[in-house]
Amino acid sequence: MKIYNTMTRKKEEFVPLVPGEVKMYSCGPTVYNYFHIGNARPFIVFDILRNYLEYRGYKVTFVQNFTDVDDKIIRKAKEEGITEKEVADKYIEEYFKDAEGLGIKKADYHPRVTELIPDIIEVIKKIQDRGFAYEVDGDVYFDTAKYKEYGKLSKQDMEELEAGARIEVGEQKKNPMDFALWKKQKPGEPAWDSPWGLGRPGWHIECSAMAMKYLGETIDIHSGGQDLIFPHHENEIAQSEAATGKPFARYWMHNGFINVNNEKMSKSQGNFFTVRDISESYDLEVVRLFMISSHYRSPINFSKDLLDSTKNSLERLYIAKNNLLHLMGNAEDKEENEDDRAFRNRLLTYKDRFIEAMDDDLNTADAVSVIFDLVRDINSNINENSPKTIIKSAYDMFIELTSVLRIVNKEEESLDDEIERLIEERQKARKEKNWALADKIRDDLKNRGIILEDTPQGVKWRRI
RNA sequence: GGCGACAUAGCCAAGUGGUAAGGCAGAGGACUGCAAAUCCUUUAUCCCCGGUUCAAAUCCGGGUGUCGCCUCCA
Repeated sequence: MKIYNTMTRKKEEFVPLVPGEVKMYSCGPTVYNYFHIGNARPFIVFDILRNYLEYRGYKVTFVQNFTDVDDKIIRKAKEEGITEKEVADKYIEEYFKDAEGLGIKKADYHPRVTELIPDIIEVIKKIQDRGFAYEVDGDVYFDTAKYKEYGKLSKQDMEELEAGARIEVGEQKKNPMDFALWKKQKPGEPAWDSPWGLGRPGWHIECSAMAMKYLGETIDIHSGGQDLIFPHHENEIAQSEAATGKPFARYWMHNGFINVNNEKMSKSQGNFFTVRDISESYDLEVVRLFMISSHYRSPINFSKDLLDSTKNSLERLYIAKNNLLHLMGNAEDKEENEDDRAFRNRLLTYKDRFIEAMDDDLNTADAVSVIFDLVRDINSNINENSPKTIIKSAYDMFIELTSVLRIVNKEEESLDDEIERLIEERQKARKEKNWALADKIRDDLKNRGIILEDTPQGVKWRRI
């Protein structure tokens, strides 16, 4: 598999440190609110990466953190008159609800900053012992001047960065680019005891400490949004490599942004849609398919119209799946003929093409198009006369490929008795060529959200 | 100023040297009692100008336009 590595700005062949195993870390949310679909993009994309690597036989260990101490959480807690922990607990719970709707599996570890304070302190001590950090009156800063490779990920040199850097009031940095590893407690803020007195970790150090704790000193893949390249990931590299003297991450992956009217969607700009809001009008699976219909590094525009279009696409996939289930339920066992055998051979080519697309830096858009090609082939060549074995093979391939992307997952629901009765009544009317009654029942059901289709094997139904 | 991304049909979107995947929407046809679904047909001077090449959406140079990071941010 090839992965575009932000560090080298090239697609590189992916070779894990330990053959057959992948250690990956993805920056998770700061839990002070529902997350928006811009936040959702990396969650979905890297969930698919993880799933795909597992599909290809790797043993993957995946870590995604929750930032549960931070200025915004502290502010939110004050506003609502509750503790920081209560804010974090609530939005972690809500995160999992939305993530589940989006088809995102849980990571192997979801560490929280507040649970790893001792580990974080240990890492800071190591950095300090090795001479890459200094303390000023209860604050501990990373000394960027000591770390010669600072800027290697974002390709910035120190002078340029310093020109744009800002120093907050009250900070006592030696160098504008230095950043806090440990922040001295301010009145009313949560704090933990440390060798430097009461305080809390800086933002960047948590990811270094967590990756190290769960994955080791050198990890395979580190991922997040493009806006994290600088300063967050740059700082993570500096801290981690200062602490261990070893390379931190071998592959850096960054997803592009979601825009609204071509402007970046962000909480600070207020032009965002939360996943929770969207879930009231759309099945979140639509959002998942929307996200993976373009390459993860490209910017994408978001709008309700695009979601509607994606919704119709997804419908096509569901119809194909349910068709196959319907056919399988009624199919006969019989010999496969020459066309069937040709079809069976073709099935494997879709899998090959799918893998080829995914191997090319996770080209999910291309992978999805392979699934649509497969669907067309199925719709053209599989019907009520096909042998059960061939229908089953088509179905299995469809499920295999869609499962990697974790789309078209939902099971068909059952109908309530009254609707079953109406369908039977309509069938009776149709037999008697009472088209008026038959059409009336069909229209009524449509108004209730159920579409009927008459097929050679009886009536099929689906929800709108 | 530094670093970077993007520009392909009405809309979305793959494709990084051999002459344009896929989806949505639209039109026509087949099928159907009528539908629905499905299938078939149909819609692109690949932002502009040069250059390299037998051959460029794809490489190089120069434009134009849009956006992002450099400050909390996926």
